[in-house]
Amino acid sequence: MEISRVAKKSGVSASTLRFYEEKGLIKSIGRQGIRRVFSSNVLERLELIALGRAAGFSLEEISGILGTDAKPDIDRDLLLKKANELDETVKKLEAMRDGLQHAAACTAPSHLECPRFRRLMNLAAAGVIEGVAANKTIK
Amino acid sequence: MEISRVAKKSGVSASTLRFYEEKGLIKSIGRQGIRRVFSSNVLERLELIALGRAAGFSLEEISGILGTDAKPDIDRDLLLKKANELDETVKKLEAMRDGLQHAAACTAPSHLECPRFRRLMNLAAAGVIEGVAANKTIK
DNA sequence: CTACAACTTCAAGTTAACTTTAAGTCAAGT
DNA sequence: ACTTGACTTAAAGTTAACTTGAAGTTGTAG
Repeated sequence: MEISRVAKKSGVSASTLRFYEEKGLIKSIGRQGIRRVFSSNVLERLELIALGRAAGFSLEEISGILGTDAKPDIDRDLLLKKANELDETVKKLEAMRDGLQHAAACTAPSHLECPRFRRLMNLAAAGVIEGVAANKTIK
Repeated sequence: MEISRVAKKSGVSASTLRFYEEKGLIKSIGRQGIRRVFSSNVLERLELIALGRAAGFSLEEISGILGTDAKPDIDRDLLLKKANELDETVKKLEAMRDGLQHAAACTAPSHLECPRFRRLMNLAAAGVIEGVAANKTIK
């Protein structure tokens, strides 16, 4: 596949594809003249990358998880660690979601004054500030 | 409270506090001479901001949600929209988490070749690429 | 075979969210 | 009175993740 075809199929722009290749996140299978040629399984790889991005991982973390080459042995401990991080994040997001939903329905004059909202937020916020930093640190 | 006290209590650096104030995310209650003075409820506000950041919101979005001033009427539709976005994100993260957990346990030679992993990832990835862009777009 | 759209590289520009630096202000302890 | 250390502003620097621009190359339709 040519780069434009990959771009269309994946929704990832050609410039981003070149950027990802430069970063080692994807690989072209070769060249036809000067032009890159991709195999179709780059699409799957791109989905995984998008998934990782959506999950809040940096490109560097993603390359750590997926492996930069066709590296078959992935660090299982790292994966579990990442899974646990995700689980933590999910809990926070759920609390946040509940908080937002309540805030939308609540008739208290200010959300910051609504006890239910505050309880939800406090639950969610417990350790969040450190958590944000911590999640970034566990590389 | 002086800025250093807020910084210590919140874990947010003084420079970030000034930056947040500049952006209208927090407010100092006044000045003593040239120095900012904060009321203790800025801490709560900072927790909410941290929570929002952890949930993947931009500072701009957060100020949209929390209100830049002591704006008591928040856009309820926006909150629900954000709650729904969060719910979508949660689903993706859960899928990712399950995928990672399986990958850690799976003995297939390559995760990309493991049918269970691929099924999980495909499930999770459905619409993710557009989703990432879409979530950014809904400002 | 020539025009041209689609590629290429490399460098520079962009945005978000901060941090760092430089230069100055001020309250307090010695 | 003077030094010190925590503050101040304004501007510039940083990093991630891209995008854009300039200048050159090439496969292919006419």
